[in-house]
Amino acid sequence: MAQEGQHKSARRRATSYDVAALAGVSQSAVSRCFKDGASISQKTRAKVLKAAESLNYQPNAIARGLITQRSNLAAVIVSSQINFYYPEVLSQLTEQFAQRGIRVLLFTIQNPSDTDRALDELWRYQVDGVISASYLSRDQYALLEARGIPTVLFNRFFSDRPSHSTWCDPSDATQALVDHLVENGHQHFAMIEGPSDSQVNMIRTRAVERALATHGLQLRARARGSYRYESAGQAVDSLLRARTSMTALICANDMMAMGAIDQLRQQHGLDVPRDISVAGFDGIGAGQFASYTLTTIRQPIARMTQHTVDTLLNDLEGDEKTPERVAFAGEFMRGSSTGKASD
Amino acid sequence: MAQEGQHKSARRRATSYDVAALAGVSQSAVSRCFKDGASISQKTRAKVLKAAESLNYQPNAIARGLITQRSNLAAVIVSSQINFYYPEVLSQLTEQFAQRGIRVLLFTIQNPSDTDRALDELWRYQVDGVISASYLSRDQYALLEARGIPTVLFNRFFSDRPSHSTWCDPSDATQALVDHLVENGHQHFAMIEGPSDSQVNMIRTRAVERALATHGLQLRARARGSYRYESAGQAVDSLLRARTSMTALICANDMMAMGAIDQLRQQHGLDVPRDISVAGFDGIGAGQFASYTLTTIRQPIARMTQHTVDTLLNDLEGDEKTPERVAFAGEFMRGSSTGKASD
DNA sequence: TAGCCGTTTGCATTCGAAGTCAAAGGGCCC
DNA sequence: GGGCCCTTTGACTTCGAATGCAAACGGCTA
Repeated sequence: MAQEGQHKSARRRATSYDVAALAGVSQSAVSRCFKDGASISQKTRAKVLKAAESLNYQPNAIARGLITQRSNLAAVIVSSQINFYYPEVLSQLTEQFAQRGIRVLLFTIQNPSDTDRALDELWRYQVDGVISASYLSRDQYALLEARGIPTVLFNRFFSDRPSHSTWCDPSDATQALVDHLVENGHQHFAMIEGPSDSQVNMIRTRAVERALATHGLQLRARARGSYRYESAGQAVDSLLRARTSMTALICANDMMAMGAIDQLRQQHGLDVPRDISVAGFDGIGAGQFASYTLTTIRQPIARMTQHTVDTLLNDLEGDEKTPERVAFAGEFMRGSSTGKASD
Repeated sequence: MAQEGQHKSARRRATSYDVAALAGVSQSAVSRCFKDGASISQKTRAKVLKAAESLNYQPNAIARGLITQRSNLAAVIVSSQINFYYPEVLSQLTEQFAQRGIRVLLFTIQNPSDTDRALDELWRYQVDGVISASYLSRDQYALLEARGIPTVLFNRFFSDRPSHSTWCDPSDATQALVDHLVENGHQHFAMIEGPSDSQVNMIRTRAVERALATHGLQLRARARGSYRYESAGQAVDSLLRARTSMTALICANDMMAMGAIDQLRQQHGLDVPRDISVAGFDGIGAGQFASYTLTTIRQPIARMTQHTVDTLLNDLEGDEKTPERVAFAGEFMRGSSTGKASD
C-alpha cells in the first residue's frame, strides 16, 4: 500500500509526521517549530528544521487553515477592463499583503454576473478579507457583511451605510487645477465625464463644478465617455460638432485625457495646450509619456493601498473599529497639457 | 459553550453537518449534492439545496482540498515591473482559469529573492500548478519539478532541458517587418535592445539580425535599454550622440519604441516616421494610441494564454505529455510609425 | 536525596468535506 | 408475496497541522 499513492515523478509530499519520524520527535514538536512563539527548545528545533529541510517540508497551509480558521488569503476583486490604473493598484496591494504574510486570491470581473460568482468562490476559500476595487452593489456588500468577511472598498463607498473604504478626495486638487486654469485666462470649460453610474465620475464632476463656481463659472458643455481611450475621441468629436467654444477640457480620467488630446491634435488639427488645455485624473504612468505629460490630479496610490491593507488587517485581528471612509487628498500635478488660454 | 465561538457580527459559518441536520439527511448526502456525477436522488438534492441556501452554505474549499489533494488553485508569477504587457497577460490568464473552475493565487516579483519566497509559499498552499511569466532560474525550475508541481513557462524556456512552455516566435513577422522597411528604402538600421539577460530580448535581436541578413544588411548600431519607457530616451540620446546614421530604429519592446519616438520628436526635433522609422514588439494597447500607432509585432496573447492554461490542465489531469515548447507566431502589424526612408 | 517549579514534550482531539462500503429502499417480474 | 437488481443512503474513516492538557524533564534549593 505504500506504493499506492505514488504517481508521476513526485513521491508523496512530506507531512509533519514524516518530519517527526525522521527527527525522532512527535508531530506536535514539528508543528511548534513552524509557529513562532511556541514552546520549543533550541535543540529540538534544530533537529526538526534539519529534517524538514532534507524532506523539502513546508507546512501545508490548507490543513493549517482548516484548524486555525485562518487562511491567510485575501481576495482582491478588480475590473478586468484594461484601464492602466488598476494594474498599478493591484501590484501594490499584492506587495503590501505579501509583506504581511498574506497571499492574494485574484478575481477579475468582466461583467456584473462575475461578481456574484466571485463572492461565492471567495467564501468557499475562506478568505480572511476582501478588497474590492470593482463595482459592488449594496446587496453584494450586504452579503459579505452577513458572512462576516472583513471588507474594504477601494475608491468607492456607500453614502448611506457604514463601510471601510479608502478613496481619493480630489476636491482641493481640483480647486488648484481650476485656479491654475483660470489664472491662465481660461473662462470656457468643458468636461468629458465617465459612465453615469460611476461614483468616481460623480465625485470628480462635482469637484470640477464646485471649483468653477468659486470663480463664478460653470461648465459650458459636457460629453460622456466610458473611461476608455477610444471613447474620448468620440466625445471630442461631439463637443466640436456642437461648436462648443471651450479653451479648457477636463476629462474624468487620464486615459480619456490622452484620447482627447490625440483626437484634438490628429483629427482636428488643434494644438494642445496652445489652442486648448486638457487635464485628467488619476496620475497613471502613461500620462507622463512625453507626448502627453498630462496635467492631472494624482491619486497617492502607495499610501492608499497601504492604508487599505492596514485597515483590513486591523479588522481581522479583531481590533474592531467602526467602519469609516478614509479619504486621501489627490495631488495637483501640473504638466504641459495645460497652458494659457488661446485668446 | 455554544456562545463561545460566536464573535463579531458573524455567527459560526454553516458546515455540511448543519445543512444535513436542517435537511434531515446525512453529511454524506450534502457532500454529494455539491459534486456532480455523484449518486443522489432528485428529491434529496432539492431538500439539501434548499437548506444550504437558507444557511448560506458553500462547501469549504479548504477542507475539500485537504481530502481531495486538489486545491483548485494555480499560482501565477509575474514581474511587478509595470510593463503594460503583463497586465494584459495576467487578466487573460485569470479569466481562462476562472472558466475552468480554478482560482489564481498571485505572486508578484520585485527582486530575485522574492521568487524563492514565492516558490515556498505556493508549495505551502498546495497549488495544483504554476504559470511563470517572470524570470525563473534553472534551480528554481528544478525545485518545482522535484516537488512535482506542474509548471508552464510563459514567454521563456530552457534550451537545455525539457519544460512546458508557451512563447511567441517573432521570426516570420520580423522578416515581414524588415522586408517592409527595406522595400521602403531603409538600409541603415539600429536597434534598442532589452536587458542582456533577457531571453526574449535575445530572440528578438537574433530575429532582426537574421532578417536583415537576408537582405545583406546588418545593424549599424545598438543601444541597450531596460524595457522601460524612460530607458529608451537615454538609448536614443546615445545613438544620436554617436552620430549613428540610421533611418530605421527597431526597439525590443513597444514601451521602448514609444519612449524612443517621444525622445526623437521632442528632444531632437525629428519627425517619425518621416525622418526615422520606429518599430517595436508586443502589440500592447497603448502602442495603438494615435500619438504612436506603432508598427509592431504583436503577440497573440489570447491564444497564448489559452494554450498555456490548457497545457497546465492537461498535465494535472494526468494526461502526461512530454514537455514541449509551443511557439505562436507573432503578427506583423503595420502602423504609422514606419514609412519611407528619409533618403 | 527529596521536593518544587518552570520548561518541553507527546497524546489525543479537532477542523470540514469526500469517499468507501455495506445496508436500506424501490421497482419489477414471476 | 418472494426474489432480484439497481439506486440511494448513512456510518465511519481520512486528509495534515494545531493545540489543550497532562506527563516528563531539568535545574535548583533545602
